[in-house]
Formats: sequence, C-alpha cells, structure tokens
Amino acid sequence: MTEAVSPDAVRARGSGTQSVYAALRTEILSMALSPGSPLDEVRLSERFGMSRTPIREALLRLSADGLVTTLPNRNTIVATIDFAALPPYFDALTLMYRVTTRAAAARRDPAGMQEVRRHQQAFAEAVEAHDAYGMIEANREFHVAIAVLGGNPYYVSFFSRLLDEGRRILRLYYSTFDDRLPRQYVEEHEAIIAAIEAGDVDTCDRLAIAHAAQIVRQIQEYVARDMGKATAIQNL
Amino acid sequence: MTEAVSPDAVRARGSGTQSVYAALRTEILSMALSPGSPLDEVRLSERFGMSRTPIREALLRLSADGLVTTLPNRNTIVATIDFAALPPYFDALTLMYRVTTRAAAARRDPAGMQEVRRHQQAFAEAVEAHDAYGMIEANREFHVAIAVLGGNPYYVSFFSRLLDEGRRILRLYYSTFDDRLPRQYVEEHEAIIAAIEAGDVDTCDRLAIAHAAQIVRQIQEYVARDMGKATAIQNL
DNA sequence: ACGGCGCAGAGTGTCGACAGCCTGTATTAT
DNA sequence: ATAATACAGGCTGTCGACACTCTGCGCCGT
Repeated sequence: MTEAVSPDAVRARGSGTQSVYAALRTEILSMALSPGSPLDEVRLSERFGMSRTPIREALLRLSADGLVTTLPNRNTIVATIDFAALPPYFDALTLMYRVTTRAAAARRDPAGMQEVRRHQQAFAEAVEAHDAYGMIEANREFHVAIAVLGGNPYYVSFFSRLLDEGRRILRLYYSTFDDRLPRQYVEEHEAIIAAIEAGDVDTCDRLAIAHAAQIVRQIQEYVARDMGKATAIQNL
Repeated sequence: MTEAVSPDAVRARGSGTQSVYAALRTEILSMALSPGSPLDEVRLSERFGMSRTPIREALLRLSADGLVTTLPNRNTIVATIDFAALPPYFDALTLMYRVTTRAAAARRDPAGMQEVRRHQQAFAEAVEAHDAYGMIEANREFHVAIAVLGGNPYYVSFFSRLLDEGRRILRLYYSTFDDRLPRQYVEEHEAIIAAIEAGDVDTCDRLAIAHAAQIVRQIQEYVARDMGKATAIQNL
C-alpha cells in the first residue's frame, strides 16, 4: 500500500515533483486516499524518500486541480466530495457530453476513431471482467478521445477535469453495486461511435443527452438510497 | 513600473506566495509583461524582497492557470498567445455566454442582479472614459456575475478562465483602436439584463449568441488586418 | 574557413534548517 | 467543577546553500 521507494535510486532531476503528483493523483482518484484524509508533508517526504520541496510542489499542483484542499498554516487534506454540488456537476457533464460528441461528428476524422474504438474495447473488456476501476478509467479515456476528435482544446481540458472529478463519485457508486448492468453503457457507446462516423450531428446530440441522463439517473438512485441512510443516521 | 517593495515590511506568514501570484497575474493579463518574456526566479525574488521559494510557488500556480510556461531546467516565460487557437476559443466562449445567461434567466435572483448592474455601470463608465483596461475588466466582472447568478460553479470557473485568457487578446485589440464603438456593447448588455430579469430564456440565448458573434467579428477583423500584415512580414 | 569539443556562466531542482502558527493538553484560578 | 491560561508538540512557511543541467562562446583541429 504505502510502498517505499528503493533507497538509493537517484531519480532524474525534475522528476521528483511529477512522480509524487502522479502517484498522489492516482491514489486520490481511485479513492485509495479517502476524502478528508490528511496529507502530511513530512510523512510524504519520508515515504517518497525526498525532501519536502518536491512534495510541496506536487501538493500545490493537486490543489490547483481541486483534488486537495490546503488549510493555511495547518495541513492539507484530500478534497471532500460535495454531494450538494451534484446537480450543477451533472449539468456541466451533460453539456460537455453533447458538445464534444457533436463536434466529433462534425469533423469526422476516421484516423482518430481508431483511438476511440480502442478505448471502447478496453471498456467492454473491463465490463466483462467486472473490473470497476478499469471501467471507470476506460470510460474516461473513451470520452476524452471523442473530445480530442472534436478539436477544441478548451473543451478537452474542461471535460477531462469533470470526468476526473466524476471518477471518485463513480467509484463510490460502483463499489456498492458490483455492477453487471453497465453492459448498457457499452451499447450506448457503440451507438455514439456509429453516429459520429456517420457524421450525424443531431443523432449524436440525442445520444449524448440520453447517455448522460442514464448515468445521472443511476447515480441519483444511488444517492437517494445510500445518502438517505447516511443523513438519517446523521440526524439521529 | 517594477516598483520595489518597502525594504523591511515583514509580511504576514503565508502571504508571500499570494501577493506574488496576484501581482504577476495582473501584470500578465494587462500585458505589462509581454508574452514570451522570461521570468527569472532570482530576479523576481530580488524584486519582491523574498526568497525563491514563494516565487516558485507563485509561478507554479500561474503555470497551472496556463498563464506561464515552464521550460524544465531552463526558465519560465509568460505564455504566448496562440492565434491559431482562436476559433476553438471563440467556440467555447460563445457556448459559455449562452449557457450562463440562460441559467441566470431561469433562476431569476433579483438580489444578485444588483451586482450585475453594478458591473454594467462600471463598464459604461469605462466606455465613456475611453479607458480600455477598465472596460475589459468590467466586462469580465459583468459576465462572471451573470455566471454566478446561474448558480453553476463549474461554469463559473471555466468561464472565468476563458475570460481571463480573452483579456490579453482584447487588450491587443483595444490598444490598436482606441475605441469609441464599444457603446454598442453597453446596449447589448442592457438588453441581456432586461431579458434575464424577465426570465426570458430564449431571448437570453439569442442575445448571448449575438453578443458573442459581435465580439468575434470585431476581433476577426482585427486579426485579418493586423495579423495579415504580421504574417506578410514573416513570410518575406 | 569551418565544424566539433570543452568551458564558463546562468538558472533551476533539491536539500536541510529555522522560525512562526495552530492545536490539544495540562495546569491554575475562581 | 468549570473556564481561562500557559505550555509543549507538530506542522507549515520561508530561507540560504549546493548540485546539476542547459546555453552560448571560444578554442582547437582539420
């Protein structure tokens, strides 16, 4: 879990910050580090075998990504998930689903579709294997690839960020279900691919809306069920 | 211009990074620091009268904002403006104009409208005074206030970022014109305010599209004229 | 004259240390 | 017993120093 680094592996100059950033980012997004847990600079520096400076810079970047919250003069904690902010989140997510899928259809780049298909296949395999983490990751890559096809870097970066934030929520959701129903997502993805290749913008828009609504409904059901319990407990 | 800091003003603990970040950010957005100019950590530390650490952290935050580009093991430069990326930029900007204005109309928060009106007035005053920098800033605040009214923090942060990036482009544009025609923008803003207050979502959408198109057209004319010259020179 | 090599200078990446702030605990006064 | 206060510990914010890497220039060989 907290695997130590081989003692005297002198890493390349400049790689310190990046490796810590990547490692922490993965752990946060995969929920290996639960929201709210404290990140101590000294302890991290011991764990990664380097001084506090690279650690600090990694935390700063994570903070810019919104993955971590810095309490001035106190400590840094993994950003909490604000369930109250879910409706706006889904709003934004739906919008980006639509915009990127439409743009991809309008441009029709057969070469880029290879990439999309690759991720779709990875997604399908993860579904077959009941591999929740793999599904989430492949799903993200699938949609990012479509956004890239769309050709608007502003959408790509915003969408990526939304999808990353969603990874933590999806992780909660999948972990309670051990799902077998995401097979439907596979079919919806296939339909989206077909519509993009046909250059059918209107169908893309419809499919994107439906796809988003599907996800939103599933998660809202989950929230209503499990969070209902949680608040009930809290209100005792 | 490069005003020095009073020698022995011991700043509050933790304010170092923030003040440097704010100062550099302002200078970059106002084009006081031209794109591509180098930012030397040592020189900055001398100028701000502090060690390199807070400077570094400020630069890191600016880099996360995309305002600055870090060349590993070399130096940091002010991010350049990529004119090739203008079409996607305008695409994204138009979308956010529409989405935020619509959302604001759908929610109709009379209290929040005060804030919007305040910025609109500041904008009108800047136009009267032919104050290009004031116009740009007030315009940004005006649209951000509308986005806040819309109630979606994801849109607010994405839109803010787009508008900030636009500040530098607008600055180029205004600086060549010394404009008196932005009076039209004032009228368009008024129309938008009226439509929001009426809760007329469709009209808001139309106005937002028109407003964006207006800006896009102006800037494209500018680019066609002045950049045409520039590329002509480059191709000699 | 021209191309490859080495060198010096500049600037960053990393480190260890110090000082200040915050929290929680123990102590004291009421 | 309770509340305010002082204290100790932990952690962050900042500093100055060192090592490494890159660039540009001058030197040397051809």
